[in-house]
Amino acid sequence: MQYWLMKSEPNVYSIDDLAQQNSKTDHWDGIRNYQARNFIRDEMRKGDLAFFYHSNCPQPGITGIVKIVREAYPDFTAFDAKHKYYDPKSDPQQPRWFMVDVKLVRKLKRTIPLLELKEHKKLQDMRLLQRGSRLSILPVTTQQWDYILKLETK
DNA sequence: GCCAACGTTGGC
DNA sequence: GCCAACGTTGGC
Repeated sequence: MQYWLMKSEPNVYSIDDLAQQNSKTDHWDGIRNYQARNFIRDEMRKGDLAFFYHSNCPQPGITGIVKIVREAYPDFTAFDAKHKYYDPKSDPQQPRWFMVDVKLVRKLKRTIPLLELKEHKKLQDMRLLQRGSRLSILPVTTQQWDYILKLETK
């Protein structure tokens, strides 16, 4: 069992978009970075939990919790020439990109802002807070996970 | 909109 | 395999 953080731009796909899906479940498409792909393909397992993070928006931060309900399978948006995530180099016979399915567990009672996370010394080693960290899929340690959840009701 | 920090591409 | 040029991410 591993914890993760998954970034999404709310103007593209927000936590409320996920909440409106059937069974609050959807596929997580559009990962086009090898490190992030390797995480979801090789390490993410069914039952893992992840923070849903809003990026590139007025208040970046952690907004909810999702559960991995289907392990990695080929990202079909890469095969669709009309799709914005189309990648001609990904072949259905040998897919380059993968996706998982996530289910919304719950929204947090409040969004925990990036700015607030930065204030906590206990969190200074988080991958998210490292300088220049642009990965859209990041591992979170158990200690960090528990610590952040305690901030929710502070 | 700016721009720093990355990642990727492709010529050589 | 190097590395300059280019594209992207994402906070601010």
